[in-house]
Amino acid sequence: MPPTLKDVAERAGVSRAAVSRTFTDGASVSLKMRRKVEKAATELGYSPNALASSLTTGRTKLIGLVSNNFHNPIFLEVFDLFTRGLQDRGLRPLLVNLSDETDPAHSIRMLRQYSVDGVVVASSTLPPGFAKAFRDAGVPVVNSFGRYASSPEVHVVGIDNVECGRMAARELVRRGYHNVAFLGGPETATSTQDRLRGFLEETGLSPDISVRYTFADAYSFNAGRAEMLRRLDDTPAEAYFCGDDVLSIGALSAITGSGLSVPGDIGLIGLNDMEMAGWENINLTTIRQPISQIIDSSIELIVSMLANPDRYPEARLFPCRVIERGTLKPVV
Amino acid sequence: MPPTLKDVAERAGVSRAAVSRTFTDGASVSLKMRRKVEKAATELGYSPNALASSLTTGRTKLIGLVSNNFHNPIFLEVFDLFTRGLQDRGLRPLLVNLSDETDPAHSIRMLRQYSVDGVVVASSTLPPGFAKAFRDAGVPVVNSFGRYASSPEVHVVGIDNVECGRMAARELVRRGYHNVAFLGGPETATSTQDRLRGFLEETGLSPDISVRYTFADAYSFNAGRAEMLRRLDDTPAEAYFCGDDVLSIGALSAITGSGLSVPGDIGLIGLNDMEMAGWENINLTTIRQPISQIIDSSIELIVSMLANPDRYPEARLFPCRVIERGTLKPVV
DNA sequence: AGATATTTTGCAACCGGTTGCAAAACTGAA
DNA sequence: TTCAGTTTTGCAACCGGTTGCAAAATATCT
Repeated sequence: MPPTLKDVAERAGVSRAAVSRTFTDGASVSLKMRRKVEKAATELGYSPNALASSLTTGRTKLIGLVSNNFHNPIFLEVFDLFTRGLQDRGLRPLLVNLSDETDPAHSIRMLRQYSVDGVVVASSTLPPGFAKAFRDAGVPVVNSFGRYASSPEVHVVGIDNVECGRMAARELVRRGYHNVAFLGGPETATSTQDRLRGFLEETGLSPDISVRYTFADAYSFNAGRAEMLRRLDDTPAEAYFCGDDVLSIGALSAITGSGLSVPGDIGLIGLNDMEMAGWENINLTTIRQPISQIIDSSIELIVSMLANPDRYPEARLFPCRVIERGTLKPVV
Repeated sequence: MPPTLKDVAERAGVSRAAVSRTFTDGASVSLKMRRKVEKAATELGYSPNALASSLTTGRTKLIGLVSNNFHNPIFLEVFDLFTRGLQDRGLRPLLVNLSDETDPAHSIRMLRQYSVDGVVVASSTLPPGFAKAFRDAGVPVVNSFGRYASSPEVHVVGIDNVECGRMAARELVRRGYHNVAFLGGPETATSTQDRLRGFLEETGLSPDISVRYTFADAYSFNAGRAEMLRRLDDTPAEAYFCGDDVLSIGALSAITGSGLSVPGDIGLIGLNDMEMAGWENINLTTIRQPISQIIDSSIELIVSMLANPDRYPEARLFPCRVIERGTLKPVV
């Protein structure tokens, strides 16, 4: 139904190649020719079929954006930044929701069928081999928010979760808490594992600190709330490092809902610094993860892989810092 | 790089057509042939190129999912439901972020270049002609969360915003508020306009009710908070119907941040019933919009348009209802 | 003006599939 | 076995573009 190259060529009285050339930049066309073709094209309302051209050029400008975190508000920020960043570079995000998908092979096949130029896996809760499977299939991939590895198998852009665990521990110790705990995300998530490791490592340095840890089922409000309610049944710790902000907010809700106060009775520190953490009625002390840099860097990396697909896998880590708000007692 | 039809055909020692047929269902292939081809295909790791086939079939199974609401947490739920619903039907969402885009023509051109089979415009804050522009361009389109019109120009799936305005007004009156106000979203959004209209209409029926209204700049926490802070400088109303939940939460934050209490000093009712509204530390009384039905219905509609693109435009409206929580004073 | 260098253009093959059509291979019945 | 009817297969053209190559056109220089 929409006009094709041929239609334009006929109307302008030139060859199809000529029309093609006026629409691919860097091609050799005289001014006269360009004028003629453009006239015919606008008269017909022609615009080239990106998919057809992808057949010969081998480039679709499609980027798979795959994630399984559709219940964590921070991912709205993530999608916003990714989609805009990709669009700004003329790339199109093909969104893949892995929430109820177990088999990576399925998504890989699908993304290959659509000849995506690259894939961004934005998740820390997918199985570790997931991103690698794309690489093995020859698809350029970067794993945003993934696990740092000294000899990475795929490009990873994110933060040093172990260091974040240490940072949280230091902050709690500094404020004079002695009985602390980690309320993590899902135990299988690499981010949870790493944050726990750092937390234990650092608290282990002070002999007078007692530490516990448990895991929530997901990085979600309800999971955080449910897990904190279970902790409250028992003797809770003085302060919790929660796996991320949304878990913290769930925990916060459980605590205040039980008639206790934060930070009066229990202290909380989160991770991410999502927009909501700064809302006055939440006002969460948290560790800020620079998601905008992470995403910019991820996009830059995937773009560079379009030119050079075999670029050697690299890990890019961005520093985090504590954002002090109102959920920890003041430093003594 | 990935194997093609031709590779499979050669290895299996059959024609390319035969291979094509084994991968398109409904085509005539003998069992023997199918076996041979499938063997060669799996050995080579072949899977058909969806884009190449789209050239001849005219179907890409790509659906443009366009929105400009990337700061309203409810849209994470929206994206989750849309992406899963589309995936379940073998369709792929091509996400378009219109946040800083003014010219619909640009997105339309882009989506046509990618030959999307259809477009879902998920927004109530885009200019009214936006969705129609797709239709005019011959692209099947449904406008989810759009404005109801008695003779619609495009398919619209959503709620009756005017009725929601009335519903909010009735609820406030029923609870004995006399001095009420509407704190709307952006004035240009059709949803804002319609909710206001219903609200004024219904409050106008009771002569002893005084009404005011103002608008926030966006459907976002910060906009709601800022606008409510301005109201608090003056003499605030007894209760506010806020344009949506995220505005309500912003307003709530402004109120409690100013040392006033909800619902003690000021009552609030929102709209949407996003997940967060039910969080214990927010506990917002609100009007529930059935987004899951809206999205299911939108997808069903776009799917039916794939078969019959000229289906006569239709408006589908789903009923809303008040969800009572803790931000309005109890009925007297 | 003529000769040469450079740019512009069209031809035709190709990208990875699909599909109408007719030939080939089967099937069942006589 | 033969023959008509049905199913399966391959040929070749096509979908909407791109691109190497050589011919045509234009520019540059004596």
